[in-house]
Amino acid sequence: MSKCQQCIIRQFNSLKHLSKEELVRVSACKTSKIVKKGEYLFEEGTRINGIFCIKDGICKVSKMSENGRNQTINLIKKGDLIGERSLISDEPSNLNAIALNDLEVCFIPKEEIIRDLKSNPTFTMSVLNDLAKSLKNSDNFVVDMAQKTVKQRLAETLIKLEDKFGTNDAGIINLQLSRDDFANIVGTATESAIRLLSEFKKKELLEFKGKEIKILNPKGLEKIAQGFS
Amino acid sequence: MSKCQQCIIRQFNSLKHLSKEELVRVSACKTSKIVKKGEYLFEEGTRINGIFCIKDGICKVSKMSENGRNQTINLIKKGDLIGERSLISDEPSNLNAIALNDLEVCFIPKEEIIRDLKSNPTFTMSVLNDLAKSLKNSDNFVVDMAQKTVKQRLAETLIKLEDKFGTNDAGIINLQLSRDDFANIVGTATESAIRLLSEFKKKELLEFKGKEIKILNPKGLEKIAQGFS
DNA sequence: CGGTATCTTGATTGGTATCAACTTAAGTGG
DNA sequence: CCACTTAAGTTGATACCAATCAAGATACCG
Repeated sequence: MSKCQQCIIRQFNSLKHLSKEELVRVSACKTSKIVKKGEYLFEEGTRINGIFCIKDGICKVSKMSENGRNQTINLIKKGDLIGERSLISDEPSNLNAIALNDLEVCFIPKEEIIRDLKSNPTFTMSVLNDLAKSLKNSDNFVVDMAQKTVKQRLAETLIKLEDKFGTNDAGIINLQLSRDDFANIVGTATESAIRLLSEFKKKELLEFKGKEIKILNPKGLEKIAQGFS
Repeated sequence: MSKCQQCIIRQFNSLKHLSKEELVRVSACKTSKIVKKGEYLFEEGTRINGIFCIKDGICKVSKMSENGRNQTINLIKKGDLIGERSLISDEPSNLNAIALNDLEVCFIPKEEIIRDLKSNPTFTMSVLNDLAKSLKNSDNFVVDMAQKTVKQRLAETLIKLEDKFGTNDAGIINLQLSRDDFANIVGTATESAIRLLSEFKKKELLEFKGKEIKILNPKGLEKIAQGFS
């Protein structure tokens, strides 16, 4: 098994603030695993007892609403940590994490992280920072959900996805989502997401065949996201 | 000016983890102020450069959406801290804080808090815990906003308000909100909030005259919140 | 190649926003 | 204290957005 000290991924998250000695200890107790596309990394209500570091792949973070529909809260990718919140609160997870494509993750048990949090203020501040960022995102998301139309939210989602995952040489977004995935991010019915995607296509804001989506007119999408429909 | 060491309020928040010496320093550099009903404690986009500790009163935390409507994110009360997020991220505030009734607050400058965060792990862990809780609330709020109807959200809001602020001897919720305030929490138009409140009244789930609201049938409201309308 | 999941489009229904008119309550100044 | 002014609350009518139901098309997989 590879060692944390030599892992490049940690440069992208709070783990980069750990000292060499701390890394050696972390490395000694970490485990790795592969999660196949569609499978759970962890489930709502279970104790994860540690944090995961995503080495490769993309993971969908979601939550079941009381009425039985699924809401995607976030998409996380290579370099991200997940599980900090439940670790800190010492509670079962309130969220599901599902692999969108094959996922390669490392797991660091709770005790090790807690120890580092207590002894390494720089690391702790970095984790605090991550949580603060997440909280800001989440608050903004609340406002969007409450105040924007589905059309606005879908336009915004498309821009954010391109921003976060980039595009390949052909300009296609580096993330293939089903229509259902889109619906679950935007918080709407699958058919509504489909209809709006078609509308955007007709207006030549984007083009797609199947799951390959290419944004043609980002400015136009932004205007829609802001309510100029 | 009273001293933090003797202030009971700090027992309700992370400041209780500060040592005597730390408290003396905090006390020396803190300032107090009164914010009149309806006035801003701070505004979106401004740097607050510290945290506020609510000594008395209730404060509405909100955010303007791009389409010009206001969304209330949270209500905070005596004993709560506010401003931690922007302090940690070292960014201007992303939220507004407005006094719902006359507000008595203490302000502790950023440098002092940062110093304590770096030197007192227990305090830091407590702040981490607060952020983690906020994040969980916020994520749940996203799901509710995305997946529940306005009726469900209003029912839920009423239950939560009674839970958080309690009732007086007559069973009236200890917080008087305008119809507009309700609408901004639930994320709907004022008229919709009014109509639903009337509907709940007709169904004898609650009664109200003016802003005084008394919940008669909490179980019934819970059922509505869960979708059995 | 058949079967199943995903995608797509149409028709219908229901929820919510919006606009408009009006009523009640809450100040405010003479 | 009353008349006036303004803000807050209420109700009805209408229009729009989005959910749901239904049916068919296309892609995917064993």
